[in-house]
Amino acid sequence: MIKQKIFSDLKKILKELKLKYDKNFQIEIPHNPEHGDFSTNLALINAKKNRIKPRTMAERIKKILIKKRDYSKVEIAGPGFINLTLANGVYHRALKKAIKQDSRFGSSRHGRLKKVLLEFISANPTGPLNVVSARAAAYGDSLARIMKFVGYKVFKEFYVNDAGNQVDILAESLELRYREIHGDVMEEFPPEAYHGEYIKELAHQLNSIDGSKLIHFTEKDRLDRMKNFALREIHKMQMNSLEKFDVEFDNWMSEKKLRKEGILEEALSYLAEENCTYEKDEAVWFNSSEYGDVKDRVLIKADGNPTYLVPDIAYHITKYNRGFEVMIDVLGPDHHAHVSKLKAAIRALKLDESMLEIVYLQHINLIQAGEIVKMSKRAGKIVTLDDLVAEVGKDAARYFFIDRRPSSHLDFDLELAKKKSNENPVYYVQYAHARINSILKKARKEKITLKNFQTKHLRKLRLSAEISLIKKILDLPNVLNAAADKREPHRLPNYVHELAGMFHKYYAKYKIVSPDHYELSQCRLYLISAVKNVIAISLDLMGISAPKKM
RNA sequence: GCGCCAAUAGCUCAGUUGGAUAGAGCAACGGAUUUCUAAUCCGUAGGUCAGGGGUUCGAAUCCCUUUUGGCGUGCCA
Repeated sequence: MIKQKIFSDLKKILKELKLKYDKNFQIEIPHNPEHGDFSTNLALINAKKNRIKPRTMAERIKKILIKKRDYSKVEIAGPGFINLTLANGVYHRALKKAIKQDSRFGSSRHGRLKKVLLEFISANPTGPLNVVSARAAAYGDSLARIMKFVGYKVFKEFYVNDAGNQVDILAESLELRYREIHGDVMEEFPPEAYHGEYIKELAHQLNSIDGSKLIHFTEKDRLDRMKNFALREIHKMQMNSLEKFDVEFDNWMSEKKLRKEGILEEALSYLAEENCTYEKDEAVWFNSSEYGDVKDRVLIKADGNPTYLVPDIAYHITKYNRGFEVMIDVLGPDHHAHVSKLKAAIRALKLDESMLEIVYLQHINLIQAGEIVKMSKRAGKIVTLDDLVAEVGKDAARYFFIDRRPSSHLDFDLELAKKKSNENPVYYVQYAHARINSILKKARKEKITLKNFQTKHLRKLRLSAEISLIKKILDLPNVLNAAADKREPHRLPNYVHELAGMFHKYYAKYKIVSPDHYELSQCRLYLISAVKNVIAISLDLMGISAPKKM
């Protein structure tokens, strides 16, 4: 908001002075407060164009700028930075606007209603969601919330691999457990089968419905029944887990359904039309190496079944056909190879590759008592999303997952997340919110309210702590825009943690409610209400509760 | 071998896209509570931004290279 104002002020001056300039000069907030509220490299970048020294150029701009009421201080520093300090009134007016917007503060049309398909988690429907999915869930959902808030049109989709090899193995695993119930005990459970306890539970559930009658079915019918039952139950299980995690999808895209619609064949025929396929060793290949892949890939196996690549290409074609402008795939780090194949296909089909963005979430380690918790899917020893939520709570889990850059590995300290103490950053932020609530309560008790507040009194807010807080509040829209555009929701917890810190310090140093200074108290209440509002908005966008009391 | 990702304080991580003296939290040490919530605050200490080279007014950030770690490199998904 303010930055834009400065930007246009500067441009006006440049035109007035008939100076040449490149529009992409920057206005930024310096680390060092002595360098003013804002700083621009305008003269540094554009001096050459005008054949003068940066400092000379800066001086000329300064002369005009300093006459304006909104700028209380203009300084030239270093090689030619222009450091600007704004008058408090600028901040007071901006604060007023922010308060007016209430819970919509920070929202905008920034994304221009761009249609975005955000695919995340897309875990196999062969078991409960694990912690890897949990990171994806927190990341994807928060990103979606933020993007929507700043004006993107986001459609959240979960791709369900409910067809193919893995699902067959699932059915067979269930069958083995079912047979166990009926006395057919194996010496050793096959290593490739799913070992988790949940398969046993499913077998018991199935048995309580169907009893022993499945034994007399033909093998195909029995396995079909097993498969459908398992898929339905596991799907319910996953949806349930996500619901508890406050994650909702607009669509669960079933691979089985896609296959029924014949789009696999369609995809294959498109590739064939582009002369991208050939036969070798009784298999059908895709000449993906012509399109940037390291080698060619098999599309149809010698046994006549498609590889997983085919439905995936087909699925992505549907993404293009459904009219999205941006498609974001959130994937684990073990999908690099997968992406090079997929991108090869997209190139081959002459689809716009730049519309497809891949975000890789790096692995996470769970840390317990200083040790990495070892997990093995095969042995059924995994920590599930449900376990995690039960253990540390939704709020802490989501916070910890979003708090890290997507591309960085994440060590999730279970004990830290559980601690209800100052070591835990989640509570630090929530506590600030709760604390403000209690101050507001106290103010009501003292009969100090904002009902008859006249904003002209805002000039009483002139402590540097107060102006800094206002600046921080006003930064929310920028943080959200950047988080959305960069697909980096971690910027939000970072930001709100800093805001909470500034508030806690302010609180410790200054009395907010003091009946002897009625108007000043009002001003401060006004200010901390805005802080509270920003914290509430931020937490909501992270899917974390904002408690009134702790 | 090749490809992708990473390396910043003892630990976990930020670093506003190339800006000025690299920041938080935790852990360590010392302090603050008859108070609007101490789940808080104040102070001390902690760094060859993995190493080297390059690009320029200016590099943790961009390029090259070396080292270390994770992952990938299936007619598995």
